[in-house]
Amino acid sequence: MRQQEVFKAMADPTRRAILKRLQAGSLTAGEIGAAFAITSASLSHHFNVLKRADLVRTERRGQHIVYSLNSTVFEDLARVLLDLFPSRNQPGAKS
Amino acid sequence: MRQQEVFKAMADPTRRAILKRLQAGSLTAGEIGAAFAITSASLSHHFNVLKRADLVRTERRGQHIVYSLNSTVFEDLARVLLDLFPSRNQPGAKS
DNA sequence: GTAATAATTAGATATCTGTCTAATTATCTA
DNA sequence: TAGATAATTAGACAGATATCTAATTATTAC
Repeated sequence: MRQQEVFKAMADPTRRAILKRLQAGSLTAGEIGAAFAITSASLSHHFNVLKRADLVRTERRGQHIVYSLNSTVFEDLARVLLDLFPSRNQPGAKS
Repeated sequence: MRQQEVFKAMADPTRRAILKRLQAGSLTAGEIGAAFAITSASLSHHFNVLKRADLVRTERRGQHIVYSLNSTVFEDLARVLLDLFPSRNQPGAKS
């Protein structure tokens, strides 16, 4: 996991909202964009950030690009956070 | 939890390193700063961001300010992330 | 009170980032 | 091939942010 890229990606509310929408299943760029009051160019910028962080995967379907969550990165991220718990610090755990 | 503040706070590598150091227990500002090649003024800036996000708590001890983790926020944050899992989506869960 | 130490705040600055408009690429259909 | 639609890329720009130096506040020790 590219930790820095992932944290940066999660730091923007629009991107978190995009991820939330993808929770229910894959969506095209247009379908996602319909929910936001920004241009498709700005949307593309956010998609790029999410892709660089490997939080989403893409697949072209005709004219459309379909986006879907890559849930393994969320797992990794959650693990990193839980790892910061002082109480649950396990001696042998890899940091 | 101030979600936006927390995510922003976590997006900087220096701040994540500060949190990591606090995992082992409370430390004074000076003790934390010894590990970083930035000025104490810059460190104070990072402390402020972490405090605003409620990720750390402070207490004055004489001349020193002692910092410690507020682990409940990490719990909340991890929960938010796990909540984004498509598979583990629980119907009744509060988002 | 004065000096020394710890830490913060104030103010400046360079870089990063989210947004926009305009132009470009890719695909579909007639 | 031409036109329409979907999406991205290029380039500009305003606002946010990480850093610095200098000044200030808080505490301790003499």
